[in-house]
Amino acid sequence: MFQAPTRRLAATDATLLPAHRPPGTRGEILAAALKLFAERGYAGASIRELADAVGIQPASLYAHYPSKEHVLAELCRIGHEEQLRSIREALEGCGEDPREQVAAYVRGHVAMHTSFPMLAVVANGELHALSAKLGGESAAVRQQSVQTLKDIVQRGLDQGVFEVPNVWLAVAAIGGMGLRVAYWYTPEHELGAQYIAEVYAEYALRILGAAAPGALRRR
Amino acid sequence: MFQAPTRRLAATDATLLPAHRPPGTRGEILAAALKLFAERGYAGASIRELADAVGIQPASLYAHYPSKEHVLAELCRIGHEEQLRSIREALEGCGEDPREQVAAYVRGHVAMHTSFPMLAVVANGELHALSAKLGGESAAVRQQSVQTLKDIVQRGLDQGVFEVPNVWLAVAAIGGMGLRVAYWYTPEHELGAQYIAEVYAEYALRILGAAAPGALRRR
DNA sequence: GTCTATATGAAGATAGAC
DNA sequence: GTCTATCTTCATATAGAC
Repeated sequence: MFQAPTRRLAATDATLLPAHRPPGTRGEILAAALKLFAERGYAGASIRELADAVGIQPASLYAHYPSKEHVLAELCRIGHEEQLRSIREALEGCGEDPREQVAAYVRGHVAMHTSFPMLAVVANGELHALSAKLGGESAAVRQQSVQTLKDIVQRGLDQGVFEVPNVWLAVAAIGGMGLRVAYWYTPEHELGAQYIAEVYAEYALRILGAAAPGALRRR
Repeated sequence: MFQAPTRRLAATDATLLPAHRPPGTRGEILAAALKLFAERGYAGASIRELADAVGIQPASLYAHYPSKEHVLAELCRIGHEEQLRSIREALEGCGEDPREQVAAYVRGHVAMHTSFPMLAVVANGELHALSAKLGGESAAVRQQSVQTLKDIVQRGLDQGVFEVPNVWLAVAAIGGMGLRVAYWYTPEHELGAQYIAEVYAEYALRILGAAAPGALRRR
């Protein structure tokens, strides 16, 4: 049997909120596809494996989704929407200070990647496999998440509370740092999700030259 | 024809050093596979497309590689070795100070990701597709790169020049930030590779709580 | 080392009964 | 909505001539 030396991501559970999950067999297909696509990639997972995982025949899948690509499209859409939702939720309770906002943004961003690592891996890593027709919506939602951070960082620069030479590069660094969490986090990790989010929020502020000294204690 | 809304990575050239590239047709196969695997993933690219790109028949590939998986294994190995080489080269000229060493490490890490974005994407993103037999060597080399940074950060903490609550989390953040560069960098990017490396080195020091204030000028 | 031809299986998807 | 059966295309890989 095939034995990979490295898993694509550490998580093993295909977490989907009830709110994300369609009822009945359609939801079971979506959850099984999430796990398969996250672990082996969209192209590396077959319709037959997916049917096996659900416990139905391959032909039965087509009563729920018109094609394999449509399953991926739904997962990508859910993933990007959950990311934007998580960021917005985190930003809701917070004030006008760009420093507070960056910290909240990163907490929300990281929280999504720890709560739904497979969703994050599929949404971010398999979007390229979608046609423009099926992937366009996801790409647009993603753009909103990025733009939100850009705007916050720009305000912070304008107010003189951040100090970086280039907005885009700071956003890329902060985003990239958070994105990778989905690949190594599991609920069994020795560091808790909330702690990781807190530390990454502090790192983001440090990147932006806005960290309060001594904000983090050793652990 | 299939039109993806998002490319998997921005780069379009399959850069391989002469030192990486075997002579003759074997080298042409490797370069063509690099581009295909980077853009569509290992599972998403076929032997037939690869042969087409080289301008030979599919059967002729097997005179050079015993299987598709062996082509990927060679690319992963080259990628991880180039990463370790680039990091070690950057560390060579530098002193004992962990701050200098972190900055050098990140410059080398980022330089590899800007010089060989496709190699980085394939080596990091497709390692999971290899069996333990063919992927083991790459995984071991990767571990050396990570351990090198961990050691530097630990020394900095011991000497009191860094201030982070957890070594592993800082290494994950710094590494993740650099890794993502391969996905958006192209030689046509408005920011030059050397500049990006310099800024990311500064970000790494900031993450570690060791940045000299005002080290970066606006641009 | 490259070719033509082909073996063998797996892929995504459909037809039509129940 | 699920099944059995199957279509068609594509996959990786091999055989054997030149």
